[in-house]
Amino acid sequence: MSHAKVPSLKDVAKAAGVSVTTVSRFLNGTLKLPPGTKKRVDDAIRTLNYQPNPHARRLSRGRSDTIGLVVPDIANPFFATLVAAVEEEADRKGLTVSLHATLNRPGREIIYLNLIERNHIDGLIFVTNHPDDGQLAALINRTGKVVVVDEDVPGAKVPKLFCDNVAGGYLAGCHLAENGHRNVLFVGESEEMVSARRRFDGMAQALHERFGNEAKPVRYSGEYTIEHGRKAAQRFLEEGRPATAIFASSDEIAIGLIEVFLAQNVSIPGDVSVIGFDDVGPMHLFGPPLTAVRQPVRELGRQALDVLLETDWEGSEPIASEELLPVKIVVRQSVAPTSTM
Amino acid sequence: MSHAKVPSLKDVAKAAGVSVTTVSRFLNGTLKLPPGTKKRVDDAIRTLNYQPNPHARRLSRGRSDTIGLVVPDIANPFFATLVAAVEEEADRKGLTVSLHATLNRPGREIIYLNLIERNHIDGLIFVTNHPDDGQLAALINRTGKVVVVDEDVPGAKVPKLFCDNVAGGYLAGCHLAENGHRNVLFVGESEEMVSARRRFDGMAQALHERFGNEAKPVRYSGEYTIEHGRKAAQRFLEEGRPATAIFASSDEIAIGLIEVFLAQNVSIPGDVSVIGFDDVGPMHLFGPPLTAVRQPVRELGRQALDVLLETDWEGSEPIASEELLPVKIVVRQSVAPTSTM
DNA sequence: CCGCTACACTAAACCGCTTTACAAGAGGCG
DNA sequence: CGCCTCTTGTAAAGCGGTTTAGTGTAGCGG
Repeated sequence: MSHAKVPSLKDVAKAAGVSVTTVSRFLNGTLKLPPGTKKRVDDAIRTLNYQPNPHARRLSRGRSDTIGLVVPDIANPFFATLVAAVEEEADRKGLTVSLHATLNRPGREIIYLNLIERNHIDGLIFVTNHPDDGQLAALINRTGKVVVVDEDVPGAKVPKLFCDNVAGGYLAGCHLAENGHRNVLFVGESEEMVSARRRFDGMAQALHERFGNEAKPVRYSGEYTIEHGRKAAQRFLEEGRPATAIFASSDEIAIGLIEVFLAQNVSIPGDVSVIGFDDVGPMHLFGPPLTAVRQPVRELGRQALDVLLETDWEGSEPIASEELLPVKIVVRQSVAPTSTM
Repeated sequence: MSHAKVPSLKDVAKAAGVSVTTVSRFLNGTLKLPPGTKKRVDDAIRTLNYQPNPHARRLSRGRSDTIGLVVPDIANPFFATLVAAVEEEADRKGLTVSLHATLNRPGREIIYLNLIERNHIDGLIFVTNHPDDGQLAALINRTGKVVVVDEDVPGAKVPKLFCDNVAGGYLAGCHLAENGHRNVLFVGESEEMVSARRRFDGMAQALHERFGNEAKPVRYSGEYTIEHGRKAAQRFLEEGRPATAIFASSDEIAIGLIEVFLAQNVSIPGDVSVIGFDDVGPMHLFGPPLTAVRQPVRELGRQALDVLLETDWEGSEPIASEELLPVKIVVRQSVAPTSTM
């Protein structure tokens, strides 16, 4: 708890017998020093154990070497993994990450976006999970320095990074189709969400390719939560099981679904097949192990940071781009052929 | 991408026809203004949409309204939940959290602790997961403003917050004992870790209370990882199943264990009973649903921040304290009576 | 009318670093 | 020798706030 004053640039300068400018410029590489002086400065820094004050640095440079990361909910394993990947990459690059969860609190996203304009942070990796009325997109276009990840914000003209949702849906659809399922229920997020639409469309396409008009994809829309999964399962049961298979658009939804089926003694895949999406939790240990489409979450995080840093934000033209990361299907035991039913 | 300069205090002062001091002090509550002046200032702030520059503020106040949070691994659901709780609470209090993962990289913890001394952050919530040779404790005692959470750093004289590990172990031991298990294998972290020792001791005590010298608690020590769980399961099998029940000291360990048992067709709880610790993942959906001791993770995070903020760090005496949060057992279906074996 | 207190507000230093503009001396060269 | 260009620095002005130490005026009791 010692209050020994931390050394400042001035102290170093004094100890080395040069001016603060010299030390500062030397440290920032804008000044080459002859060996003698260099040694004196180096020694002074070492003996004083000097480290620059980050606040002063940020103030005078006008940037913070900090990037913001806003996600809906950190405790959700999908986002947790994303956060971990971003933090890891940021740390490697000497950046700090300032973490923010929106937790469905309206207006939060706007607040955090504002951090950019205020020079609080140098850039933002943005993950949303609900429809935008255009306000968000407009704000993003105004501030720039944002990369949108995982879920689209339509109209935002910035780099975007998603997993290949239609391919994911298609993969799920194919697997289901191969097992004879033509009536499949998609339980996912609101139809306003681009990712949900794409997953559904991918699946529907696979089904149509196989069964033509016999294919009957339907959907229950809601949120990406466990609760939505539970409600969907109940509705599914109440409506007399209007499908032989269910495509759950997130781990959370699958969890809610399975919880209810377990409680109601609805057998998976005996009574209904289930296929999931995300596959970040320990779905392989579920009873039964869950077949799911796996998202490359860490990759998403790593690349998001890369894109943020590599983009030249100074150009006057907005840089819209969209990169899709490949997904794959992990077949386990929650999907069975219809014939066994 | 507009570069409209953000308004500064000076702009507000000019617009309101007062000095910067007045505005600053008004905003910080150290100056009451008569209605007329107040209105002019308020109006100026509103029309300019002024917000203070956080970097300037931090520099001149010498603190950052940012707290650090260092955890071993953000992607781990246990820590993710902890992080979420801390962030949520911090946000509520107007604080920013600066997140850091150590990922078993040696020296990282030291680096992050240094952030305090450099006034980078105002305080630190510290979660470690490996033994300390005393270096960490010494550093913590020097810097202060740290609260140690989840796992002890022996010798650090700061507030500490753990779940009640001996009670947790005891709960597990009782449940196992009630089911007739006297030979139980504890798979957990290194014996140097206080938490692991306490859990083991709690369990051993319960076993002894029931079976006296017949009780045979043994242990495999390692890390808290999935990999350690896998290895433990293999060793358990190779050694001829030296116990009728296993107490896994973390979700991760349980996952590794179960993975192997599943692959080797070792039935839980038919061939071996398993009880877990943490219970933050979806252990209730495992095949079979896992009985486990539940840690109050969110509570741990929330209270950690409270303790950090409420502690008076200015006193010259270090403030050592240790608070234990209650745990509970969640009985599901992975523990069976020995008689069924 | 004087001295005092209260009020309303301000000038200027300071936080620690970056950066621009400039200077003194050394060496090269014609 | 005089001029020019490096090399090796430096002084000082910010960055945008906070804070200390006052200042000027009004009102009031005596």
